[in-house]
Amino acid sequence: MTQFWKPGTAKPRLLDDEEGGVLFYSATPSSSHSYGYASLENQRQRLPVFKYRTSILYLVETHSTTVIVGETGSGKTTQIPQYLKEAGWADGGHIIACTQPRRLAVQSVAARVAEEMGVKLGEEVGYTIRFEDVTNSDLTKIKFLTDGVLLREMMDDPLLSKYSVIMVDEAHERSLSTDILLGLLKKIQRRRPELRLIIASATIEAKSMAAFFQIRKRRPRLEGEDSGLRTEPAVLSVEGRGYNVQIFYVEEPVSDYLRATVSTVLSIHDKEPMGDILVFLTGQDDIDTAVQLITEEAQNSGKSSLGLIVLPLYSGLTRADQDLVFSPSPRGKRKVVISTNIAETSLTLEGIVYVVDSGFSKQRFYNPITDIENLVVAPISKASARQRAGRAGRIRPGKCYRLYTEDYFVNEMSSHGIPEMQRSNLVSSVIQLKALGIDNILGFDWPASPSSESMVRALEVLYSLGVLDDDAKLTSPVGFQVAELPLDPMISKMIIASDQLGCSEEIITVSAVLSVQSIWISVKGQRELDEAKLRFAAAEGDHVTFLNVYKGFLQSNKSSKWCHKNFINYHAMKKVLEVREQLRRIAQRLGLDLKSCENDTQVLRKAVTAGFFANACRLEPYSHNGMYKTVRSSQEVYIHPSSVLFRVNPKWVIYNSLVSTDRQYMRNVISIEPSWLREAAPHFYQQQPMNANRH
DNA sequence: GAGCACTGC
Repeated sequence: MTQFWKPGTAKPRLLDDEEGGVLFYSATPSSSHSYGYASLENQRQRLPVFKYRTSILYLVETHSTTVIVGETGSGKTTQIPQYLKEAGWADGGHIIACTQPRRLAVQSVAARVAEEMGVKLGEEVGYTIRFEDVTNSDLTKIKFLTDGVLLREMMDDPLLSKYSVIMVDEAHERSLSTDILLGLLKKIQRRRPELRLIIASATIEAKSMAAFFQIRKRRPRLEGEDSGLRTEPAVLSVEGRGYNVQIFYVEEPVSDYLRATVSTVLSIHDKEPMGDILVFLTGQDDIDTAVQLITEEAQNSGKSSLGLIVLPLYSGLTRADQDLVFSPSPRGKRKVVISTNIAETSLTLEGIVYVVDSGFSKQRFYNPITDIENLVVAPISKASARQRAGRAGRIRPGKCYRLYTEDYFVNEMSSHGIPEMQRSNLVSSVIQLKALGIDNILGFDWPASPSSESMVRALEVLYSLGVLDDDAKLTSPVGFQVAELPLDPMISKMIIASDQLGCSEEIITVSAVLSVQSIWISVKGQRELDEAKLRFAAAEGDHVTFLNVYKGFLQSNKSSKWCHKNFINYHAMKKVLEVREQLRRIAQRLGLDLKSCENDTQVLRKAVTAGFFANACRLEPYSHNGMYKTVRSSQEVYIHPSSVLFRVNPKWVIYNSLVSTDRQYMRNVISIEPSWLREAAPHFYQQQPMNANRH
């Protein structure tokens, strides 16, 4: 539907009305005086020649929603907020908000815009991310923030009345919070017709975005009646500055993409001019194997391969190891970075000229029937494939080698991935909407509707936690308290319960630890880590073990050396401190008493039970291999070998989460007494046969 | 005795 043109190379094409008001603009470096023609909906006349700035301002002025499509380097993220500010959209105490899905992007975009405008960051231009608010309520006119922060702001100001324009960037990524935000913004617009939305998207998803924001008229407009504002979204397409990337496909499907990766990398190194290579594989396992194979083969194949530096890249690496991939290649050497899709959107590597795309990534899928989230290797979408290829064209024309056939790309690959909304557990999203007063969750207008099964499951969980009442409304005060805490509702419920049990200090620490990836350093020789863990291990389980680590960390005066010595991730512990401080503040605001239970681990385990009673499991009688069954659905589960309770196998346990591989493993496990279950959740367990004394 | 794509509040 969209075509680009460059001045001098092609004539701008006036689109038919049916194609829906697409306005073209070219922002290539050569086109300092680009012109475009517009065809806006229901208007047959040609519009005046626009420059980028003029066209944006014109569209924002005349349309309630503008969808802007542009590839990397089109300047949409940094320039549009400045145009809007110049045009007076931040006058009268209003603020222009621009969201990004990631913290790092918020920080760097804000810094760039402040620099371009010659102002101090945190004054006229500021940003807000979790733990960091670099704005000034009197001065800030342009505010960058993560979409999650904007959602949180809605809890205090549901109509986002501070903002005159809201720009949602990277909307094509369809993250959970972006989709919720888009749904809510559409709703807000009905109450605030003066609010302007700009939806920015990298790939060509303009049509579905525009369709989503199309407001159906309740009645045909009367003759002569004119609100002056067009409710049909305008679409503007901007050409990016990326260099051309030549695409190569394999002729026959490959059976082993790891082997194919290795040979492709070696042949690029052999035949192509200098320039770094970026390889996309699925996970740590694949990547470590590929690094090893390429290194070995390069050594065997003689001196031509000596100039190869092979580096892995995934989020589990330590900071120092990740930093290696950012250092420029030494003269005469070629860097090969083997990465997960962390390099697709989260991190940008300079100097990449060649991309090797396996066509796969690990993706999360949620099964609402079993209530289990699975991580599986799955084919990527065309949108992802294009994004990966684009990574080769940042400094000069590049090449992308796809380890799948062109036929597969054209005919079988889906155009977009499944939105996160349709692959996730929705408990947190549902409670957030409830807190914003959206009563009819099943009828909520999502950009992509989740399945009714996962919606119903989420409502069930919230009901069982006592967060929703029989009318599916938030309970008071528990429901509202749980919604205020930026945590999984089961963890929030555990915190609320700890207030009455007198162990909130400890439970807040446990909650903070559970919200970081892992506090342990992952090392190759696992035995040392296990020995280190024994120093902190508690007979009650992992939660109490976390408390011991936290205490030790405080006693060491938060020392990084102490962490290193004990195989504890220092950066993770610093994040624990930050999260804990935020939770403590919110808990106090909610009127919770912060009390310590000293060493009474029984009340502590009761608090865990109050949040996680649904995850209770009983050891199978006569089980020799540590098989448990969940109380709720009699599913076969095992304690994960990383747990301190592995091989201890207490009769009754509660787990924090399940990971499924060949077996279902319980991670972060604590032992409980079965009688606590009915105490904590009588409504949930009244029908369940407990048989606590059977063995 | 086993394994963790990636964000975010």
